[in-house]
Amino acid sequence: MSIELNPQQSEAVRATEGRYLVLAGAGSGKTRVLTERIAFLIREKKISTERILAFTFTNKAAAEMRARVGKSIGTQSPPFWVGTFHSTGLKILRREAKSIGFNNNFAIYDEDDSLNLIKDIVKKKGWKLDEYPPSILRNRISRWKNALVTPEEALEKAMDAVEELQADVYGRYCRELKKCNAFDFDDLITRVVELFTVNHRIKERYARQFKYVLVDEFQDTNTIQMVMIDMLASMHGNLFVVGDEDQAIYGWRGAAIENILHFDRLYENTVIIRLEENYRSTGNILEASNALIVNNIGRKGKRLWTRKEAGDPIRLYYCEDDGGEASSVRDAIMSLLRGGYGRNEIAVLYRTHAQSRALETAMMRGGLPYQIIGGVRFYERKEIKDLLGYLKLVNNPDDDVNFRRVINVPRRGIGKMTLEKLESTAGEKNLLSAVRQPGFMDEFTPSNRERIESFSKLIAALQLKAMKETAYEVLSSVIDMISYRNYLAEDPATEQVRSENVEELLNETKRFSAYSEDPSLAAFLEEISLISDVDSLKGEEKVALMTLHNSKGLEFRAIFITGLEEGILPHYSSFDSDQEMEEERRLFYVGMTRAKEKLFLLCASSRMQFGNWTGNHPSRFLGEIPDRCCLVSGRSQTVDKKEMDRIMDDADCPADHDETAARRDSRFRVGAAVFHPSYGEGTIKAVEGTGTAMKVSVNFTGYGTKKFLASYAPFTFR
DNA sequence: CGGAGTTGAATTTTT
DNA sequence: TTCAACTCCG
Repeated sequence: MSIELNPQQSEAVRATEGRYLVLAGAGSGKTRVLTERIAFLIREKKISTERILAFTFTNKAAAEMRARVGKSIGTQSPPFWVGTFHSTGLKILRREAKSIGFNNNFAIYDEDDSLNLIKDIVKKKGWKLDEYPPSILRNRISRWKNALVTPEEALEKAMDAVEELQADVYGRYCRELKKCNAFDFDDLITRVVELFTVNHRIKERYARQFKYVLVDEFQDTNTIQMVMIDMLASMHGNLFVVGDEDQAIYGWRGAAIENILHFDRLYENTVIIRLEENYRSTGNILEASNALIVNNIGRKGKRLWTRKEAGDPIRLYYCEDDGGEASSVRDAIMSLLRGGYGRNEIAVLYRTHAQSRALETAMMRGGLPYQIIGGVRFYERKEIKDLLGYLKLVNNPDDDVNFRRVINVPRRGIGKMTLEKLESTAGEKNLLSAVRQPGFMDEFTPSNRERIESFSKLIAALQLKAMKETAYEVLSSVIDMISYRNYLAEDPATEQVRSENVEELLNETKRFSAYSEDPSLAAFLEEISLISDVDSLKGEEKVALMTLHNSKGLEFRAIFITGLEEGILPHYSSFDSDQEMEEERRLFYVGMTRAKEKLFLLCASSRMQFGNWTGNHPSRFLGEIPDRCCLVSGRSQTVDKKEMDRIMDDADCPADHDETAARRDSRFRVGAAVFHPSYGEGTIKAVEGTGTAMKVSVNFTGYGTKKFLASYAPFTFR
């Protein structure tokens, strides 16, 4: 990248007052603009650091931004506000929790904790879990929260009996959270907005403080985040947002692309700046990316250009199966390494985590060190969640969810029946405090009484430790006191991996306790509560494997994108919606534009999915990439790209030789009642196509009509 | 209460 | 294929 800022970048850095929408193409130096702008505010405009607020997409990006600004102004760690929406919300709530009736040592429930809470509520209502899948309820509740709908309003607006029950669960869920003195993920943002709405004095205090508000990755903000931004920038009106509508890939999570498309309509006098010079990729990569993305309709439009040379052609590999694809990737990486590439300059991207398995196998066979970002995430592993459960309970004794989680881990002879009795006897009280109430345990048999009380004493001892010792010391004590290592040894098959993970967690707390200003348990729990996968990407000498979503914001000298097949990228779920199809295209675009020098695209004609083989056609997106940028190779030498495109065009025709069960299955008929694990009850409205191409349209209450490929949709019939 | 064994369901992406 | 949840028995 050039040292000097180009004219557009320079304008974006120096024009400080008012509203700015910066449309920054991939690799156009947007991070640099953001950091230079903040440095400019501090250095030239003499703005005091705590009056600047910046939002980033990950914690890692936040840390980087702070470090880069620090470097630019010559301060170690300048204390301006920078973080994700969630971590900023958390920071505000820690200070203000009292005014909305929470104790400020509240816990943060991750997805798993909330799901357990919902399961528990459903069970207590006597419902069968498979009739009311907790994940559906969680989604529904999350949507209500993000739309700022209270449980009471949800109940009023309920259209049918099912929605009434869901609203009822929503109400109970909120009350339980309050009782456990906990916030869930959504609360970290919605509660701030709620607080600001109810209490104008507090809102104004923050709005006055933040003279300058900056937002990175603006295309992936959702409606409520926009409300939060608007509130925080309401006093001074200096709002600077940077984004790229072509890189919006979180629509499925509620990101509102309208935020960026209509920003200038929302705020009069918005200045729009376009950054279109790409400093990252070579000519061929850029040309191919441009050619791909023009196929999308919903965009503001810009065309990236570069001074760089065309560089190497994009390599296209047609492979026989996923194993062949994986070994092609590995062999190509080996040759890059011989050519002087570092392992950490290479990344392999895929659409779904499930694709990583074949890649891992190939990497292991080739003795190639790799690192998976995401997958079964570290903090979601059973052994980690068990230990964190203890830590959370010690930190917040009202945490009933984690009380239930750990009371019988390792087994203490407190089973289902005893726990149920404990809960019903406790009534409205929190479990641990109930147990500690004089006389409460009289209801129980002596052996149960003994077991529960010793658990309570164990927690009490740990609580005492947590008051004066570091997170590391508390965790070590937990592991010793419950003989957790012996417990892991009971299952030799998993012992090694699990012990390694436990040691890793210990190392993590040790590092934290040594370097953090506040080494306490509470501080540690807060730190890890919002951690994401990319945050853990260290500069290690390993090839990185990750999903396309996880690659956002990163860059590598060489990029491999695998599984470029119809049904994988684009994914099946996007087939019936133009908007979702465009999001798939953007996802591919994000992946391609991560590459600085070399880009490898791979597809396989068959793939092991779920224990059986499926035949796949090459992705339609490959047909959108100009031939002149590409060099095609692969096992089927006789089949060139044009031929593949032709085959792909035929994909909609019924494959008469390949009649699947779906075709013969007369259950797929209009009017049939089906059940889908994510959308619940639905009715088939239309059936079209035959064989593997057979699609069914299903109408779900609350979700509208969705279209599925019959042979893949996880339906059950009623 | 806890373990072994069986059954059935699952794969889209995650702050 | 793999994993979680459920059932049944000691």
